[in-house]
Amino acid sequence: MKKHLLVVEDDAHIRLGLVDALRAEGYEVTECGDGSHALPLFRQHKPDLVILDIMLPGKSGYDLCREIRATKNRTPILMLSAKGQEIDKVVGLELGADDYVTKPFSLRELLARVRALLRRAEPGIDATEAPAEIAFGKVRVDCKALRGKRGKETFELTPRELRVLALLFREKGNAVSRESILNEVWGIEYYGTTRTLDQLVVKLRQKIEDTPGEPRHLLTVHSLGYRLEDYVGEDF
Amino acid sequence: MKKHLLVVEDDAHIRLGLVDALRAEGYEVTECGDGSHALPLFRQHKPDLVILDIMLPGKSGYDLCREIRATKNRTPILMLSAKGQEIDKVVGLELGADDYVTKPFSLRELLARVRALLRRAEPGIDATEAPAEIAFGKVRVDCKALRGKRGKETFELTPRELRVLALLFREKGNAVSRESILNEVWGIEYYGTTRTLDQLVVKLRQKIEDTPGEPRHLLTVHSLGYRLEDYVGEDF
DNA sequence: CCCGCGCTGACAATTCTTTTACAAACCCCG
DNA sequence: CGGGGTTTGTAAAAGAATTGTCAGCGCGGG
Repeated sequence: MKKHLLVVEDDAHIRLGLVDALRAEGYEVTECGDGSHALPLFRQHKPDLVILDIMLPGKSGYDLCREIRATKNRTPILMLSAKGQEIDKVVGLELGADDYVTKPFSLRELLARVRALLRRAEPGIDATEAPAEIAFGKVRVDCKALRGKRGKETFELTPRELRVLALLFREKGNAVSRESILNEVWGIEYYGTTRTLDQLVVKLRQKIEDTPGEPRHLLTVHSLGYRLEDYVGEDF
Repeated sequence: MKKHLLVVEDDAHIRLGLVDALRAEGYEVTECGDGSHALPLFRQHKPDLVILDIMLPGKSGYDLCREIRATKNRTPILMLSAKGQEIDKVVGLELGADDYVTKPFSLRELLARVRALLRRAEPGIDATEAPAEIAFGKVRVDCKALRGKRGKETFELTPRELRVLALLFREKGNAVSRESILNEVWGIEYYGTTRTLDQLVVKLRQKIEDTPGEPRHLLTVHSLGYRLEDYVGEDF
């Protein structure tokens, strides 16, 4: 299902660039250049995410954000602020925005944040915290203690290993791209090598697989990423 | 496939350093020292990424960036700006650059950002053209996992195979010309042998057909291309 | 100061893609 | 119906790209 976004930004150039980029990403976008029209549009379209500039004619982004939240609405809000503007208050509880980006920012970063917010808003999932326990095959992991068991063998996980494992576990059965993993576990602005992830996967396999060299759970999907399989009974 | 970059920077020292470093990383690099020559070069080479300085003789990086984007082109653009220059507008969306680095910058950082942009620009599958599931006959393919089943047999698909299959599935029942497939899956200007596609079709048939030598779903339309048939029960 | 974690570079192993080569199938035309 | 030129099927090999693995380095916490 295509996600629907509402972009509220008065500068026509910026708005257009933003809208174009988002549409190119496959989102459906409604745009708005005036603060006073934003709320009706919001109610009408019920977007999955709102991008709000702070400086707006008509009504400020601050106010809009507050008003949206006043209705107990949990739609993710991403604020755009110019350098030096007060963003401290924006994100916190006071206003209820979920994330912000200060200008200047890179498209890459903004798109990544949009993706992250949408994913976090996905029902049933809270990206911020892992489940209490991860279990598959004969592996059990206690996420709080950072330790697990494979049959009788116990092992420990580092925080990073756990996050990767939790992510794959959440997407159990689906291939997860390297890019997604890097974005979610390492952060949006990660510029390191992709070998880092392989390395971590090696470590994970040594812990959760009976035969690390021939994995049965943490499988690689060539040219894409990895996939966690609960149980592989029917092998080719 | 080697990535092709276009570097537009007037300072010969910086440009040379950049170009050398990028080539050492295995990229194919076209360089340009004058803003007015950049656009023709861009059109000619169709690089995978552009590195643009802002201050340029001939035509500014601002303008170049805008002009590239004006053609709806989504090629990643990395801007170089001297300290204190107005990057606000640059990266911000007004221009549509994807990322920026302010001079002086470390080579290491720049290379990392280039990697990141390229990584991001090459998605495994295009979400817009791939449905969640492809199903016909006794074949079902999970596009997210790049896996499928034919009856009880499971098989895996490579990204490219999936894209071809998705395309044919979209046009189910219609013949799709080789040229269309090559254009859509490989990219608009692909100059290789035509056999590449046949080869891929062979692989696909081995996976989705009960008797690959006598296909019932992925049929060839002589002198035209291929056609995907949902079910072929009534022969003649 | 030592140690574990995380990161990176180097190189090997694996998998995917393209090319090559030739056989088979097909179409047009007489 | 039977060439003769094309187009397609297939296997094998070459060529690329991706991934696995190891060793070493730096950093931060005992």
